[in-house]
Amino acid sequence: MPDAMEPRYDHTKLEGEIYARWEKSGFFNPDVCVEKGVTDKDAEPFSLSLPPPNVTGTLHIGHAFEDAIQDIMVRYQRMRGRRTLWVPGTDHAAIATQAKVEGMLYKEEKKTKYDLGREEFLRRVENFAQESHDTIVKQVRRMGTSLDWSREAYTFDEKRSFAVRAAFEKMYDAGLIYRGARIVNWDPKLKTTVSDDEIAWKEEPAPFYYLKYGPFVIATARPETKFGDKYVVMHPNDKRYKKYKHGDTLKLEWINGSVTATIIKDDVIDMEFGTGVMTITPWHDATDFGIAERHKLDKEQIIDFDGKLLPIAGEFAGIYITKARPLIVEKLRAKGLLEKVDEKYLHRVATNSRGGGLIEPQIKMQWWVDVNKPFAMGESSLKGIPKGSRATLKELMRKVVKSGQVKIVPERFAKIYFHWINNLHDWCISRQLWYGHRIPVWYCLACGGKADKKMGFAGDVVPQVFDRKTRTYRLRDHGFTVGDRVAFENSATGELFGYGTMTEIAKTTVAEIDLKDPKHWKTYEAREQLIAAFKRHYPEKDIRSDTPVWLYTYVFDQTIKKSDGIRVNPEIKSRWFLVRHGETDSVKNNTVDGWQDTPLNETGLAQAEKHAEGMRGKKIDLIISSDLKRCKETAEIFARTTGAKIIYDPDLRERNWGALEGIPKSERDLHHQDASYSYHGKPERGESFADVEDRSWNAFQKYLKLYADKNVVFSIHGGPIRLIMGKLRKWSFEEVLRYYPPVSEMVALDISAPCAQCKGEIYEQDPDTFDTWFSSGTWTFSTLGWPEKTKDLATYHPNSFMAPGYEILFLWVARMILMSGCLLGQIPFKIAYLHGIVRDIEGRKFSKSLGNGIDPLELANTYGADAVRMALVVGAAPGNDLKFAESKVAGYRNFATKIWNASRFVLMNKPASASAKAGNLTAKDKAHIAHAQKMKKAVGAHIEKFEFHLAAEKAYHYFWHTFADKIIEEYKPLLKGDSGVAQVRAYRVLETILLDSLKMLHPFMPFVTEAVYEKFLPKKMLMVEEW
RNA sequence: GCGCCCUUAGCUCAGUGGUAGAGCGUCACAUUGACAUUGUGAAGGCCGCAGGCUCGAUCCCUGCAGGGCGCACCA
Repeated sequence: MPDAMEPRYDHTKLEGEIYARWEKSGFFNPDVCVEKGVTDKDAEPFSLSLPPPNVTGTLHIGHAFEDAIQDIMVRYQRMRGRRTLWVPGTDHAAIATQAKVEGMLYKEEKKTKYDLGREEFLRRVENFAQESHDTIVKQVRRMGTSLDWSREAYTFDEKRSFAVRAAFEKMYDAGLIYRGARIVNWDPKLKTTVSDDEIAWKEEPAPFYYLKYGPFVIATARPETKFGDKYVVMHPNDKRYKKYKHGDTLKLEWINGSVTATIIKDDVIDMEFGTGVMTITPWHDATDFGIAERHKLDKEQIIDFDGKLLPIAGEFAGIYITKARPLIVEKLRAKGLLEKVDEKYLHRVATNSRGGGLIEPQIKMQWWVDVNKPFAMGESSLKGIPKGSRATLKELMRKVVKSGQVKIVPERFAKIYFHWINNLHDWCISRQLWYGHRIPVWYCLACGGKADKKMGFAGDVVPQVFDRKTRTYRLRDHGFTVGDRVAFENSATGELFGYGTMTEIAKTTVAEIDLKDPKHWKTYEAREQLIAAFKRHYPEKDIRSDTPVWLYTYVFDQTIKKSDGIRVNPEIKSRWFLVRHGETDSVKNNTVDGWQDTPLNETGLAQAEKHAEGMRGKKIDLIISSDLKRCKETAEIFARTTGAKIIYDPDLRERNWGALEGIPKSERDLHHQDASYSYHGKPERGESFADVEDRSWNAFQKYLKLYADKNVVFSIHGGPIRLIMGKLRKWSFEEVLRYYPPVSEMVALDISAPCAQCKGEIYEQDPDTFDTWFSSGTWTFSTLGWPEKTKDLATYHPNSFMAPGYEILFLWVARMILMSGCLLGQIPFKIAYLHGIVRDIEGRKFSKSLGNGIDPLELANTYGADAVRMALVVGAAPGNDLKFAESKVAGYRNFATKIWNASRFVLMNKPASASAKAGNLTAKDKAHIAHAQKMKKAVGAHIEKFEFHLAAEKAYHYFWHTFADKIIEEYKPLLKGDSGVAQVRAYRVLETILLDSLKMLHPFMPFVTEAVYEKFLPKKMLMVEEW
């Protein structure tokens, strides 16, 4: 007797067993298929990469949908005999993951990431990601996906990280990546930049203020940005303002006093809008930035990176903009500058779609991918862009789709894609996040890759030599001449800001210098300095208050030369860490502690342990420590973890404060200022800063000569650290005093080959990380081993098929095309099948906040994964959203039962003897069988045309309403009849059709079909049967 | 502003230059059946509106209305 079938199909039991059997068979791996002879070794390859789910997420209905589509294609192609590879993996999703862990950290421990420090925070993220990974991978399996798990990848694993670094280097060398200060989307909440495509726009009703700006009326929804506005812009053809000429200046009363405004004519202005006149805020608005760039106007920061107003806002400085706005409006009203308010205005507000805050445009030094710069194509199989030709990334992205080499399904998305390319700007790829691929750029610590001449500006970039806070200094000793290459940095933070070439332009007057200075600045002095500078350059001219002043300006130069002390992927000889000892009671009580031999207290011991934890895996060879007790104890703790030897060196001791040891710091600072704040000042019986710098720097240099190839940890004091850092960075003594070595972090120094510019050997890596889409852009080929020339890469790239959701067409699909195109000269995939969004029955997206979530796993447990897959596929046309209801799943659960029962009926009638005579098939028998084969073919044709919904429906109908309802009924009398031969014949016909039907249903409902198939052919596996 | 799409049965949606389709729902009847998850049948549609091309339009074209979405340099 054949195996009997249970009266009911029990998916809960069978689906798990069957998946385990598939995995054990190894047939998910095309190499095994070839090895075991189920696939021809020369068979045409068919490949795809799973859009990697976020490692910290859980499987939602959208994944289930996406995975079902791909699995249908994969199973079909595998059964068709192709060497089919579907690569699984997960995504580290930098910003989303970091935000999630930050959220948990705050909720559970009331801590921020800064409390933990970068290292410790990243360890937490990694742990969380690892746990989470196991969950989601299990969930992906649950849906029946036939992924080759032996090739599983992670966007943040070693191989993928290597690929990302290689990608950056290659694009940098090709001139496609540059560093430059440009306007960015800044998220003050997550404290990072965000790319244009990650912005979500919201429309909000907001009051629209009409303000009197001298003779003009300007309209704005954001009065808080207007403090620095000194350019008033109008259309050149606007007759109303004909009497104002470009470059004219006029004095007028503004928020915090009198200002001089300059007339600018630009045709970006819409004469119809508002009053046809506007003032500009180039630092905080992309349009205004564009105008300022075109006309070489000043740019000034009004809002800081926390979202608070800067000193330029006068009495409003330090206030968050949302709070300041009504106050500012009140002041404007009081001064009579508020003309009217339009309450019904709809304002478009940018928000960070990754759960961040309100976007505030800022100018910031970032890394960019230039989409408009032609580059030389290397090896290329791209149509229309042969090897050696030149193209821009925009052209590349456009051409491969236009030529049909990459086909976007459904086609209408190609139009959207082109439209997007037309409006595309350079892609900002750096993020100020901790979790993610670190940008593989190292800066020489001494010269920072900066140009020879350095320029500091208190308020970030103010393109003139003339700086608001330190202008006198600037004008006295700048020593620049036109054409000099200079670096600009924020003198408060030391942040490198931009590179440029000095030029000169005339656009202000001596008088203006007075007028625009708030009282507390040394206006008179500044003016005198300016005049002096002017005289130096134009000795023959008279100076009057209305004399135009030629100020130095620079033009941004957005590329950086490698020789400028910037290294991409350098070979790091060794890593050195400067660690400050932990807390002592003196530190805690704020008393002076120099050579006193105080031990660590409990907190201090814990801090040392935490650092030691961070040293695991860093292969520390040597510990060099001050011989004072607090450092000694710290070093010993490090030694326990790392096993490294300790060298004690009294030259690395803290400053000897002599007579001042043990007194409160406040007293020291107040009564011994010379010792506290001057370089050479010396307390009685103690040392000066100069003395300490001398001995500790010499010691450091000595060790650098001895141990440049070893990984070294310095367990030392705050004093030597800041002095050594000061020497390394060539700081002034004032800068040294401003720097406090962090207790929560180790200062990491990387030793590499000497800098071409200044011979320094010590580098530090860019602290920023990549936009997560920069790494996901490499997904189709980094998963196959690129940049190595692997067999997988040669065989399976480009991918045959890719099935992401249309919502990531720009974020991901376009970026894969870009990166694959410029790095490999290949398309990433032949087909981009874009699926829609699964929505609830009211058409809303599923979301946690709405509480309308449907858990696909719960559904799979209730109805079976097969039913869930069918419910998702049927009725989902390419690119269309799918409204989804549980009742649909129930319907397909019924279908699974139908398959089981119909098969069970056929099996019940199986002849006892395999050799039982069936007689000849009748014409009708043959017609039924032929029809079934025709249907199978039709189903296959639909799949090949990406009409999965039609394919599924066709297979469904055939089985239920033709095979079960008609054919089985037709043959029932024969089966029940007296003729043994006819019985056998009837069985043979039904079995033939059934097995074919199972094949055509298998891609859609793999579990139940596999379960049934083996009842008939116990030695076979339907998954690899021939279609 | 530029662009893409949708409007078909009560609901959710397919679809085609020639009599209009599915699932769910509704109604009637049948059912100790391989099927408690079944079967047979029925009702239900000026295929958004108005023009045009065509022998023929739900489908192609134009316009309009309503809805959705993408992009943008909407002060």
